Amino acid sequence: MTGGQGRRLDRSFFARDVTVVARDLLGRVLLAHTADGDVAVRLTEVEAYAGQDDPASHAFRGPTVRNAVMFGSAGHLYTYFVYGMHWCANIVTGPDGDASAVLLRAGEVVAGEHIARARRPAITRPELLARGPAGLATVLGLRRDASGADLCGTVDRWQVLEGQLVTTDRVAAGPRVGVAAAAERPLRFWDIASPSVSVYRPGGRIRRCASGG
DNA sequence: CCGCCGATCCTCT
DNA sequence: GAGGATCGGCGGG
Repeated sequence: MTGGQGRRLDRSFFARDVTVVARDLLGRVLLAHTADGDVAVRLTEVEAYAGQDDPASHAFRGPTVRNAVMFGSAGHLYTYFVYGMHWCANIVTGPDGDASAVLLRAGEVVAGEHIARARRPAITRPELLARGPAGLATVLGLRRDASGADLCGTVDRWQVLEGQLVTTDRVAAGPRVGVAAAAERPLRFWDIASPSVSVYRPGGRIRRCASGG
C-alpha cells in the first residue's frame, strides 16, 4: 500500500518561487501509478533552476520544442533526455510564463521497492535505488511520456504527497551538481541525514587557473 | 575507496 | 556538428 503519506499537494504549492518550492519539496513523496504497480519516493535532494534568469536553466535562451512545458503552469512534470541514455525529471514552478523548475535529484524508495529493484538491477543497496536524477526518474518510470503530465489534475498517474517536511536543521544548501553557470548560487538543497543524496561534482567548464596565473 | 572514462543520441547552433 | 542538469564499470593505490 502507498497510503499514509498525507494529502496531495495542489497547484498553489508549486506556483510559488522556485527556491521556496525546492526547499519545501524535501521530505515530500512522489507517487507513481505505473503498469507494473505503485512506486513512491521520498525526496531528499533537489535543485532550483530559475527560468530565463538562470544561465544553467534549459529555459535560459527562451522557449524551444523541448522546454515548452517549463513555460506553462506550475505543477507539471518536465522530463528531458541526456547523454544519449538517461532521463531526468523536473517539476515546473512559479506563475504561468515563469519557466522555473525544480530538478529532482535523489530520494528514498518508500513503496514498490521490488519494482524499483527490477528497474535498476545493477543497484544492490536499497537506499541507492533513487540516488541521482536519472536513477530517480528510472525507478518512477519518468520518461518522455511523463513530460507535461499534470501532478495536480484529475489524472493521478504521478502526484506529490505531503509526506513529512524535512526540518530546517536537517537541510543543507550548496552549489548545483555538474553545473558551471552561476556556480556560486546555493540552489541545491538536500537532507543531510539521508544516505540517498548524490555525490557533489563541479560543473565541467570550471577551470580554476593554476597557480602563477 | 576514489577517480577516470566510455556509452549514446537528442537538441540547438 | 558539438556537447550535455549522468551513470557505473574498471583499474590503481
